[in-house]
Amino acid sequence: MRIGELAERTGTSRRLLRYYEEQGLLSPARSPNGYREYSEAMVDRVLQIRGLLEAGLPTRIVKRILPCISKPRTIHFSDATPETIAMLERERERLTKRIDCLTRSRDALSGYLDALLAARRAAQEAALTAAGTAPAATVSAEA
Amino acid sequence: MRIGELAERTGTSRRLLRYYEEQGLLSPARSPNGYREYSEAMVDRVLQIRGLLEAGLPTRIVKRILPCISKPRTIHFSDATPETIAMLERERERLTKRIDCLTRSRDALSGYLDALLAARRAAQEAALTAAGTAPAATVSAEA
DNA sequence: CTTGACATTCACATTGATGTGAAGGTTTGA
DNA sequence: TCAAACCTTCACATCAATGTGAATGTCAAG
Repeated sequence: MRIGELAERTGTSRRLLRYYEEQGLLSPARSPNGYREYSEAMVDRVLQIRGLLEAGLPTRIVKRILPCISKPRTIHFSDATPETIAMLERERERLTKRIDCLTRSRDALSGYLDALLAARRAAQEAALTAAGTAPAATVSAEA
Repeated sequence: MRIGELAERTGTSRRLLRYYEEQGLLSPARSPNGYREYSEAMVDRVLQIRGLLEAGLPTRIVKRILPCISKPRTIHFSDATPETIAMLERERERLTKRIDCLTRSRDALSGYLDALLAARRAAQEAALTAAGTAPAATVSAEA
């Protein structure tokens, strides 16, 4: 497919698809007329790239780990050097740190939300009970 | 404590600490001489801010959810509006998406690493066995 | 009292991810 | 043949997060 379709299917601007290519994250083939030609698998790849970028990784890092987390799990023997292995382990560590941080924040936020909703329910109930004795309740909480 | 100590203890530049304050993420007291005075709790707070920013959240969002995930879990009743609740739920959703994406990537990377290490071990063993018959093995894989 | 290590504000520079638009080539269909 | 809808490259703009440094104030120790 050409760049327009890929852009549409991934919700990514053409500009960015070209940028990712420039950064070495994507290597579409070229039609004889010079148009970029993307394979079907590129859709997932782009989505993965965007996910990682949105999670705060720089393209430099995405480029490094992308080949290692792509679908056809091929082992590149050139990756077997101690330096590469150490690098990959560092990146795994960093990913884990990020995940932990985000998870803690998400759970805290979730807890707050639960408490908030519980409080709102309690307020509504109180209002309902009060309505039995006094009319005209003014709780401004609708779903 | 003053800005220098906080900077040191959080690994954050003074410049950034002032920037976070400007963005409304931090509100240190002021000494009579104008120096910023940070409480002990600010250390954790700064670390949390940095974690979220590094995870790709903009300061705008961090500012919104920070009060909801801070230590003394106080419910702010002004948060009980449907809009605020919806906003918090959206952010929770976004956090979850990020976590899932990062987790998938981390696990894929981890799997790749395992395979890589296994392959390296296999290569080493093969080299050792071969050494029994032919000397001078040339596998360049040391720990 | 002066020096050095802090602090302040303010302004400008940089970097990475992105948008925008100009100038032009290709393909397709009326 | 012409227009619309693609595509190309290239250059410049923007925005947020961050660095750098100037000009200046405060404070503690010699």
